[in-house]
Amino acid sequence: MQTKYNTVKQAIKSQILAGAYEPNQKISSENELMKEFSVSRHTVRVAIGELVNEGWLYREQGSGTFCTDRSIQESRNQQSKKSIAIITTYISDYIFPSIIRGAESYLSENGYQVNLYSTNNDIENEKRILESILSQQTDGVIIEPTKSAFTNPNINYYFNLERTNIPYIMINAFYDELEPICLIMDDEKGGFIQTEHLIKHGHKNIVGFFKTDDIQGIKRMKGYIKAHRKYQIPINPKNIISYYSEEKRTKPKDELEILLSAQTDVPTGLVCYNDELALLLLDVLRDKNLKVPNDISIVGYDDSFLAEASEVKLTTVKHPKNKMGEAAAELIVDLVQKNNQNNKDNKEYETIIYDPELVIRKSTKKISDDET
Amino acid sequence: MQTKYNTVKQAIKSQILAGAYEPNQKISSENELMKEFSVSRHTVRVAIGELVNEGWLYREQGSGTFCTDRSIQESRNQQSKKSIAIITTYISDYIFPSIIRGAESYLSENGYQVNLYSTNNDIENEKRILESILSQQTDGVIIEPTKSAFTNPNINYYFNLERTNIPYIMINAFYDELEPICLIMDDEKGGFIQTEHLIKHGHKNIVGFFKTDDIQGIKRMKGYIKAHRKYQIPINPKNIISYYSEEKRTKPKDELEILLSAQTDVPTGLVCYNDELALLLLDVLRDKNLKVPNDISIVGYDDSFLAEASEVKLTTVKHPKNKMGEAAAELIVDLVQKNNQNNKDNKEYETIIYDPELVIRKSTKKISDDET
DNA sequence: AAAATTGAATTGTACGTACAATTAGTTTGT
DNA sequence: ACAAACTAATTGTACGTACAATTCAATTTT
Repeated sequence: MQTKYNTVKQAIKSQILAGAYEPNQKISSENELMKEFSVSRHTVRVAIGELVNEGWLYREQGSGTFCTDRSIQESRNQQSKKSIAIITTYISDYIFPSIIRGAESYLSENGYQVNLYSTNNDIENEKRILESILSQQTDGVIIEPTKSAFTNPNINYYFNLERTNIPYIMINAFYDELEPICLIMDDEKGGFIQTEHLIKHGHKNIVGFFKTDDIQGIKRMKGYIKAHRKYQIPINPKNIISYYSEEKRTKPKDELEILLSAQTDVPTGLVCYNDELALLLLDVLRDKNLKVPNDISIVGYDDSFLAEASEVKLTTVKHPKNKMGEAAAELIVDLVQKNNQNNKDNKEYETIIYDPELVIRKSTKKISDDET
Repeated sequence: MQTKYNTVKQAIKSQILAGAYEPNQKISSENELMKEFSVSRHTVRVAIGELVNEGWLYREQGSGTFCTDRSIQESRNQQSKKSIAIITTYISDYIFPSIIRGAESYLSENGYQVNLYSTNNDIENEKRILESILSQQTDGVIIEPTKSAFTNPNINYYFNLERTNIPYIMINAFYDELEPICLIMDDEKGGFIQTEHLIKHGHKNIVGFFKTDDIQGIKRMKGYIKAHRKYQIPINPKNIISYYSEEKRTKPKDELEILLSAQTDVPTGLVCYNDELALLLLDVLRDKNLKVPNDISIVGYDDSFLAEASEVKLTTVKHPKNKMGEAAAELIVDLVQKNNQNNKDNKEYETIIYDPELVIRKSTKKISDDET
């Protein structure tokens, strides 16, 4: 107690305990304290250092030393490592691993831990996972919504996240009822450029395949329709095939076979919900002895490695994948830190919308070439 | 991280985590550390100061600085959820997502949380991750070894896991120096049946491509050689192509092109390290206008979805994937529970070896068919 | 042989200096 | 009026010195 730094320390602590400082109020600077107590800066720093360690103060380079807001202190334990939960629909589905990887690498480099959860596209699982996250100490959540096209019965859990001050962001899609910060791509435009590409190549009979339990599929379908409108090409309702996740391996293939067997109005172009589906449909075309792109053109979506795995390299739409994962990680870390420092700086975080980009490979061709 | 005191701090922390010190063992004195790191005493004191604050060390005036005995540490966490760490080389590489998925679904069903880490096949990252696992409360670890064909410099961290009573198991491969419980497939046999299949179809000039920085590749190569021995077919040394992860996109393709350009002894069969490589090689064959399987047969490995994505569905070797992930999860949960109950029942846990199985599709053909 | 003393090693307190990095507000320039 | 540049204040890192306090073992004294 008779050490100088201890004198300083106790004096400051007394002031805090006596309520001399509001939460987050700035205390005297090190220079002022030196004069006040007639000690060296070193001594002041040691005193403050201990108070910081004990959680009474926090320092901010450039601005000063501040009194901790101890009303929040209790809820968040500071010694354990920060952790971010990532919730996806399918861990193993082809583009999510890339997203997860992008996020994982950024988070682990920045000292965060990644907790991984998968809903398998089941709302019940989503509920279970959200409960688990709420009941532990998780610092932030990155979510890829399950069945985003439908009303979400777990919406209360999301509100509860907000109430408990756990920041969350959504990727790929979002629930309409919430207005979360999210990272998505402009799926409507994506569907548009897929279709436009074919139209500009002279195609008029274009079939679109869309998975409609996710909002992405619905938006891409909108884009498909918009493109037709813009170029004043009538849409044959039979040319829009929508399907659910559970049907993805059967319905689109079956429907395509029916369309190809028709005597008239055989389609010349296919717009696919994603590359995975495009590959499935390629099998059908091969069976029917139709050559791509000579007989029929096909456009994928996502620009996954699948697009380059097939014999005909797919024309497709680029998905940010890694970049999106990394950006999501960056954003959530930002939000978590803002949360912790009680920085009410009102820096507005906004939804990031990625612009789709067409990657032209070998699976599409001008229809006129065929006829000349 | 670039500050001097942080360098010193991390270096000391690494030593502790690597198990260089017994509990309560004295570490170097401040004077020694000054010389070791060529920094001032002040810097050493700051570094040690933080480690003391974080609970890694304690100081005793007059005698020295000592390593904390972390085994007493709160007698393991009681209230929080159990968590299992999964460390893979590449999160997004094509078969790991399946393994992770299998493990994740079992673990989350059983109330465990999954912490995901990726080494990106870099030993330094593995070290960082192991340090992170040791410095938090993790209950069990599932590891896919990085660069398993080489000696592992992080072996001390694994010993430290054992000392701290954190069970771990390895999948796909293992480090020779440790004798861990692991889940692997019989890769030698896998390479054998790949090759045998071609030999039985009359092939005599078979090229094998093996990634040799993982133990799997080396074993598969052994199998390839064994098959040749058994059927008394001489091996042309040029027909064994080994490559490292970094070269996977270039070397095998280049080597194949050279072999195909030869005037004599053009190979009729290709044994590939995995399906991914097989697809790359298919591109080369397509460029050379060689038809699969008529002109040349090709066998993949893993039976991933890639095997069915290409125009010629691949003959390949089945990898347990999901099943392996699930079994790993089951095993680690068992070990954790045994740990917790102090059940010294000596139930012996043993390495599980999966038998490879050939999946015959369309990429291989009897060589005699071609000549008749 | 036991006790007291000494001394070396080690951490603790305290002073000083210097410059870097960051922040926030002020001034300047367009 | 707005953006850019500057400036002062503040904390962060890093060097140095000096001496105090404590511990432990070796030495000396009793």
